[in-house]
Amino acid sequence: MSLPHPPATVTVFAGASSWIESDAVAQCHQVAALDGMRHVAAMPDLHPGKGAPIGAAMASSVLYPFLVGSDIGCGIAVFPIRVKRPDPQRLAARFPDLDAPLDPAPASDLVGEDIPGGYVESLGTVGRGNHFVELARVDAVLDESHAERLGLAAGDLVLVVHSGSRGFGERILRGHTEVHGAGPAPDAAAYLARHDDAVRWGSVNRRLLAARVADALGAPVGEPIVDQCHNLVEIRDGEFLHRKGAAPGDGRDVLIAGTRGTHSYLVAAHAGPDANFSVAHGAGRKMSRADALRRGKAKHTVEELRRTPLGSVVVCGDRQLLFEEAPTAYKRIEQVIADLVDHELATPVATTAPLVTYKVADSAPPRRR
DNA sequence: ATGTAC
Repeated sequence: MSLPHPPATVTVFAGASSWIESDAVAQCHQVAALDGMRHVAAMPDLHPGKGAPIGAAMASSVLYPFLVGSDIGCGIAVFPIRVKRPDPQRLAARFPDLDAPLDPAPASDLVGEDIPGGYVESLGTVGRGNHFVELARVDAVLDESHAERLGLAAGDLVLVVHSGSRGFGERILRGHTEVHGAGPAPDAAAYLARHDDAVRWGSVNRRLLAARVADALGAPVGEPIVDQCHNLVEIRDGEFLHRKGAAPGDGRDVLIAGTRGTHSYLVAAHAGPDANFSVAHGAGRKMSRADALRRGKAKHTVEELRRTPLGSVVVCGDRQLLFEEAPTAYKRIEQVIADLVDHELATPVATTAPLVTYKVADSAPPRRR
């Protein structure tokens, strides 16, 4: 007979004017019912995921690998970069193919360290889904002194890299689920050892992606000023804090991604225990990929999605992905940020405006399906 | 979000 324990609490950090899909809230309550779960904090970019919600931080005495998912170590990094003539059309044509493997894989030279887990497949590649590499310009500076501490001023250019651990994290999750399904990790330390490698791998991958792009643009690139992982397990106060699409918000600076065609927000995060020390990671989908594809095809042309209202260029040789990732498939980033501010989870520091967003090489052959 | 299967 198991000991009775109080049911887990669920808190959604979104205002009444923010629409949150009921399926996603239902997923939060399913997670709350899991053995050992204590508190689920849902961020304003919450949306339904495969089995578990995306945009949530979940604190439990039991470690559940499926709550983090396969893209362990996924995160967003921001690198200062200097580009001489930042013309979007000209630069878009110079982006390298970030699906192609590193050639000849001088990865450890580029990042000055060994490759975590020894997994070299897919190293330096961006992946699909919501991943991207974006050349952006610092637009509005909303907290002058904080921006200055980060070395940022209006007009500066940055590379924003959103990517994760590719097939490495997928392999780690599969190793667990093949035996235990959605059940807990019986040996948390063993899972965490592999997980930690994937988290490091993701960060190395983001640096490699920045280096590849900077090299192709002939531009000097610096160390990341921000690099926060939004899919991971953290041991905190003797519990397992699972973050899935929820960035660490305890005194960290975080880039919260808008969409391919809207601004992103660099924020100073100061989330407390109610929010499981977390903030949002992006605008959050408001449409499923299937809906976005169907409705997008009726509403948009390829040309308007490739040249956005902000004047930026979207490099995306995969037409389906272009529609799935259309800005209209996402919530308004301004509302997500307003919810974080209203709940005192974050303070905006600066906005960035995209110049070139790279998703998939234009020369890429269409994906078979 | 992913590699792989259909």
